[in-house]
Formats: sequence, C-alpha cells, structure tokens
Amino acid sequence: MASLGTTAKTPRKKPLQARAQATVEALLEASAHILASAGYEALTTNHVAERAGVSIGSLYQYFPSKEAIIGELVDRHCDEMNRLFAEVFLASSHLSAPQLARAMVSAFYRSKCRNPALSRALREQLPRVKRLNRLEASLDQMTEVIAAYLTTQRPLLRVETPKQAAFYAVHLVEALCMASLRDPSALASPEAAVNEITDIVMRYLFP
Amino acid sequence: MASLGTTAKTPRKKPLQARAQATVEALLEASAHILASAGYEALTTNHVAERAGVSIGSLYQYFPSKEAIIGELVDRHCDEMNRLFAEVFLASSHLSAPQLARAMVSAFYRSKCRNPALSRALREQLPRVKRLNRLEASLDQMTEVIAAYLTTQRPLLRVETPKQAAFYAVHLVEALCMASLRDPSALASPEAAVNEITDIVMRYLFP
DNA sequence: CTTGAATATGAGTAAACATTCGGTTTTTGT
DNA sequence: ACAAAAACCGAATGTTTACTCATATTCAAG
Repeated sequence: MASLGTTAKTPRKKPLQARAQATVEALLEASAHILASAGYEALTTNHVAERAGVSIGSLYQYFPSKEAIIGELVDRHCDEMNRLFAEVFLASSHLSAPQLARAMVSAFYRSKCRNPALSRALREQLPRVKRLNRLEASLDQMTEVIAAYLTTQRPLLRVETPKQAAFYAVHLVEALCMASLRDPSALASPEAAVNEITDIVMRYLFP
Repeated sequence: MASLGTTAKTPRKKPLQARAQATVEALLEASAHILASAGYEALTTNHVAERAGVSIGSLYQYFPSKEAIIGELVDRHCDEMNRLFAEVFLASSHLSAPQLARAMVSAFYRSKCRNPALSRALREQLPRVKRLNRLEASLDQMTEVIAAYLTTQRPLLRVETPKQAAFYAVHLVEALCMASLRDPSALASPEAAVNEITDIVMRYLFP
C-alpha cells in the first residue's frame, strides 16, 4: 500500500466519452456487487477491476484511491435515501400524523429493499471508512427534519422534547427496518413489518 | 499474510505459568484498547504485541491467528453480556412486567457502559469478521428467552405474537442503547435514556 | 545445582495489495 | 485521412502485514 497520506484525493480524469462513463459505472457496479456478496475483505481493487471487465489501470484513471470508490458508493446510496425521504415527506406533509409516519417508514424500508445485501454491507461492513459518516449524517439530517415537524405537532404530542423524540424515532425506525431486512423469512411480510414499526413509533410519539 | 486457509485454529500452547497468563491478558487488553481507540485498521498483530509489551513471537505462542484474538475478545464480551442478562432476568423474574423491563434495559445499558468505545467497536467495526455471529447469536438467544416470557404474559399482552414482539423489542432496545451511548451529551442522563427506552418497549408490548 | 520444560524473543519470510507508469488502442474533430 | 486527445492496458513496484523459526531466557522440580 503506497502511503495513504499522500494519495491524491481528486480523480485523475473526468470521464468524458460514453465508454468512459460506462467504465465508471461498471466499476461502481462491480464494487457494489462484491461488497454485497463477498464482503469488504474481498473488495480489492484488482478484484473490482476484473469483475468490471476493465484493467486496473483504468480504475485508477477515474478513482484516485480505493477509498474514493467506496466513498462514491456511499454518496450515491445516501443521495438516493435523502431524495426519497424528502420526496415522501413533502408529498405526505398534508396527511395526518399516522399516515405520514407510515409513509415515511414505508419509504425508508423500501429504499433498503432495493438492494438489501448492499444496504447491509454499507451499514455493517464498512470499517470506519471516514466517508461512512455521511450515512450517519443523513440520519442526523432526517432527525432534524422530524424534530421540526414534531415541534409543529407539539399540542398533539405525548412527549415533551421533540428533538429527543425525533432522535429515538429515527434510530428506532432505522434499526428495526434493518433488522427486519436481515431476517424476512422468520417474520411477517414487508407490509406487516412496516405496519408494526409504524405502530411502535406512533405509540411512542402520540397518545 | 500466510495462507489463512491452512492457519491452525487451535492455540499452540496453553498458558500454564502465571506469567504466561499475564501475557495472554496483556495481549487481549492491548487488542481491546487498540480496537476501541484506533479502530480495526490499526489492529495489527505487531501493534498489539508492541502495546502489550511482549514480542510478536509470544503472541503466536498463545493465539494461532489474528482472528483468534478477536474471537476471544468477542467471546468474552458476549459471555459477560449473557451472564448479566441471565442474572438480572432471574433476579427480577418475580417483579411486574414494567419493573422487569426496566431492569433488563438498565442491565443492557450498563453492560455497554463499562467500555462504550469497545462496545461500539465490537458492534460497528467487526462485522467483517465471521465471529461477530456470536454477538448476533447472543441477541437471538435473548430474543428466545424474552419470547418465552412474553408467552407466559400473553393475557396481559397487547400484541398477539410473542416471538415477533420479542424480536422487535430486543432489537429496539439494543439499537437505542447503542445510539444513546454514541451521543450521551446531546441527550439526557443515562437514567433518563433507560427510562425512555423502557417506556418505548412497554408501550409497544402492553396496553 | 542441574536439567528439562515452559516462556520469550525479533529478525526474517512470503504473500497480498494498492498504486504507478510506459506504452497501445480507440475516438473525435478537422 | 490525420493528428491530438481520451481511454485503456497490465506487468512491475513498493509497502504492509500476518506469521515462522532458530535461539535465548526463565522457571520448577528433584
């Protein structure tokens, strides 16, 4: 491993032509597949390049380091999650609290269902790659939005501290969605899981 | 790295004399410290030996591989958690459901408080290592015990499926304890956290 | 005190791995 | 068709790291 400290942090080149874009996508897809199916241990640059069907040299034309690939993977995952969260929140903000809650839990659950194995790997296998903070940051941002919403609902609220309530609510939903995802066979259907989780949060937040 | 596949899985020697025992303890303590303070990346065998104040050769007298050290660390952590769980469960089984719940949550929380950094590291940085299954296995075992208990409380229960309820309850408690642990400053005191988490579980399980 | 077993040592080995670089092929614009 | 740019290639490099082994030291029992 050449000194990580001096590794360039910016890509060597931007992919301009269509085939270069395809190369980048293939590399990211290969990384996601390896991470999801074989774990972080198996995620070596050579392995990624091989699976992507490109040479190791090409990999380093577009990613300055192995960490940069993972970073991009995390970034995309977070962006997708944030996008869905914002979309559903806005689209459902006029609904009642229970309906909104259900919509949010469902959205969260479905966003993880797109690629359960990858979701798990990103959450569980990424050894403190600095970038993983972005996932925590996403949750923190959600917490703030929820806290603001709860403040507007204060009269109806069972709890008195919206910020704290949002913290527990978000972590609760995240953890139970991931847990349900891990073992979907032993438990009920996805819809049932969403219902149950929604129920738990609602009972906590509202009378 | 010598071929992992053919690495011996049993220790070379059992530590018989007192100084050998001390060496083993020093190695485990060093491993825990490095893992908690610097993360898995920094957990190299040479680093462990250095911090333990013994030579790398001594390390390999008592542990057949790096993975074996981590395995022992996880084993001890799980054993401690299981011990505390069983003890508190037996000692409190005659209490009312809310009191029992609070005792269990408190015990869980306190067991993580012994060494928060290590608890986090074992939970968040280790899923790459196969052995982490032991931690999941511990949770699964707890779930079974709780499910059995809930079955005896069925008439009082709000939910109808003890097994599923136990699953959500255990994961909920675990996740929220870890989350509270991560950011104890922003939230209330440990007692308040335990109370809140207990409250959430109780509202879910009982009317 | 002697002797054998247990313990400790640390330079050395080999393999894995991230990253580089010199050179080739393909595409684009003219 | 022809240059220039972009993309691609993969053997080679240098470092990291898990693990070994030949040797030295300490302990315990007779």
